[in-house]
Formats: sequence, structure tokens, C-alpha cells
Amino acid sequence: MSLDHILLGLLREPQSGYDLKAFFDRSLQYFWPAELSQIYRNLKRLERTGMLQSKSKTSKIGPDRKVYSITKTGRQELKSWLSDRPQFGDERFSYLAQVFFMDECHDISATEEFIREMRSEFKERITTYRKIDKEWRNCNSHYPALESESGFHMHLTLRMGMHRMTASVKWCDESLAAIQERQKEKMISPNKTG
Amino acid sequence: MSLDHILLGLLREPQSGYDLKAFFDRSLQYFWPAELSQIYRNLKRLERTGMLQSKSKTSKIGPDRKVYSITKTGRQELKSWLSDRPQFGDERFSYLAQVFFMDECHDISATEEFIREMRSEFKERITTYRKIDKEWRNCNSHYPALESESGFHMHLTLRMGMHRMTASVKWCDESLAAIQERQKEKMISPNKTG
DNA sequence: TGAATCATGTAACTGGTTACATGATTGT
DNA sequence: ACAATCATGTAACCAGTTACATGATTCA
Repeated sequence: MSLDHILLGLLREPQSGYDLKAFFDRSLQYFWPAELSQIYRNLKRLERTGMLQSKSKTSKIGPDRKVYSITKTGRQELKSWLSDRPQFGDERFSYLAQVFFMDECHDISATEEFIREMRSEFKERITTYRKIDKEWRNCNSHYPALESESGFHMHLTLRMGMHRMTASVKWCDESLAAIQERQKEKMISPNKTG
Repeated sequence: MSLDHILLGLLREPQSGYDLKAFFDRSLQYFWPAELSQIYRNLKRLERTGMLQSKSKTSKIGPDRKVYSITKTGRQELKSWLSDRPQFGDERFSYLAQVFFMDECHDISATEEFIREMRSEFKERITTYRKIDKEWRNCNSHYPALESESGFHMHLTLRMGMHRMTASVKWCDESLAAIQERQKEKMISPNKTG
């Protein structure tokens, strides 16, 4: 179960559930979104099973917080997950399913508009990833060098995001061009399509 | 809920649950995997809510099958889903989470091996997508022209898969090169990393 | 004093997986 | 006769979402 392992990974630095949520929303959410309610639930279970321990801490800012940190058992479990083979085959993309069936609309300009919206989302992601990269550079002077080990691996996932989003934008352009090309052809030699 | 809508989309051609599962495994599974048990459950609900209707058909090969087809209400629901804006923000990739935390292993060659396995999976996907493309070409002489409307949209999603998998392979090569580069540097001027 | 936000949670629900049950048909 | 596979399902479970409850703290 990935969320459990992600929490273990993040809790090498002791943190509260609230802090963890903030971190998810700043970076991890792009490959593993999580809701606060679920984070709290899983933290509880991980403590019950001995993977985590917690203590209440009063803080200058805001009410008391429950700070979790990883135990020896937890670290073992984390390592065992990391030495698993890469886990594929669970990816779901609603928006691709939408494209797949969009001929039902019998209106190619609907597809065009849809792809333009996809394009702008992908572009925005690239900007966001660049911003995150800058933030991390500011926090850690070694980042993204291999010597700052954690930084290096975090950087790798960001690069994957950039590669994929760039490819996705290229796909949008290719698709929009194909649509326009074929519409031109149609105007010259019209054909039944319905 | 995407699975419901995907089933509606597929059932423009009347089919049984078993047939649908076969189709999922041949193509859709790459952006929306589904188990038989869940397909049957959702088909039942879609019939109860008037989106689908079914009739038993005896077949020459094998036992009776329950063939579902879409109703007017179902088609309306399908169209309303297709005219929604693209739905983002639900994507989950366990293997990227694994990379993100892999520094915990303190063993860069583990990362290397992991990325090599990713690479071979991505390569395999490209081959698979090409195979599917060929199959579809054989089934429909118009494919992937815009005139064969459904074919065109199906082709678009395949192209997205190819773009993304190609980009992912490039990421693997870039990452492996970075690791090797940095290991060379280390051998010349060794540094503490733990 | 009252709104915003910090912080932790619970309950009900929906979506998806795994394991199992059942029985017909086909091929050896 | 037996195994494989065709075909439909149920039950128990696990993961994730949405809506709501609670109360402290901060700031205008």
C-alpha cells in the first residue's frame, strides 16, 4: 500500500499530519494526491502497528500538534518497499478515456477545444515543476547533486514530470495539427462522416 | 465516475461483461484497468438506473451470455460526461514514489537497477501500443482517418501513450547517464555521502 | 468579538481488489 | 472422464473521498 510507505518515507523527518498534508500539496500530489482525513487515518494505523511513534508538542504558533516519527520497524518496512520491483499497471487517466470516446459527440471542434484545455493544463504543470525545482534549490545548496542523496532522487521524479508534460504538450500540438489538416481536406473533397 | 462512462462508451456495440473485460485487457487497461467482478457490478447498477438494457443470448460457442446495450438515457449521460472539461489530478504512480524515497537505500546501484527495470517496461509498452495500432488498422480500413470517427479518437489516445512512453525512456537514459557521470566524479574526488 | 486558519479527527459513502462459488461448454 | 476456459456472479475487504464535528489560536 503506497500511501503508508510514502508516509514512512516522509517521516524520516518528524512531522505532524497537518505538515504532511502541506508537503503533499506542494509536490507529491502530482504522482500521489492525499486527503488530510486519509493521512490521519493511516498515521493512526501505522502507529498501532509499530511503524511510527508520536508525541504531543505544544507550539508557539497554533494549537498542540501530534508529531510522528519513524521507528526501527517502520524503517525496515520502508526499505523492503524500496527494494521491491517497480510497481506498474495501476495508472488511471479519466481525460484519456474521455478522448477515446469523444467521437460520440460528432463534433470535431469539441475535441479541439478539449485538447486545448489539456494543453494549457500540461503547460501549467511544467511551470509548477520548475517552481518546485527552484524552491528545492533554495532549501538545499547541494541539490540536485548525487551527494545530497535525497535531493538527487527528488530531482529525478521532477525531471520525469517535465519529460512527460513536454511530451504531452507535443501530443496536443500534433493532434490539433492533424485535426486542422483533415478539416482542410474535407473542405476540398467533402465526405459523409455521420 | 469514469468506469461507468467507459462502459457506456463501449456498449454502443452490444456486448457481454466477459467481452468487455477482453476489450479492456487488449487496450483500455493502459489508462483504465478493470476487474471482471467490478465490470459485472457496474453493469448491474447501470441497468438498474436505466442507462443500459440486457438480454440473454444463447451462443454457439460457450454458455449463455447476457448482452448489454446502451439506452437513450445512457447515451445522454455519456454525452454529458464527454462534454465535461478534462478531469485531472487523480493520477497515481507508485513507481515514482519509490524513486522519490530511494535514497533511503544508500546504494545508488539499487536506483540504477530500478531505473533499468522501468526502462524495459516502458519499451515493452511502446511495442504493445504499436501492435494495437496494427490490429486496429486491420479491423478498420479507414483507421486512423478522421472519417472513421471512432478510429481517429482511439488513435489519438494511442499516440499519447507512445509520446509519453518515449519520453519516459528518454528520462531513464538521462537518469542513468547522470548516475554514471556522478559516480565517475566521485572516483576522482571521493566525498562522504552517508 | 468575530472571521480565518491551525490542527485533529469521525462517519458515511464510493470505487476497486481478492478470493471464492457455480455451472456450462469445449477439446483431449 | 477430465482439464481448460467460457461466463456470471457474490462476499469480504481495502483504499480513497466528502462532509461534518470540534476546539484552539491568531489577527483585524
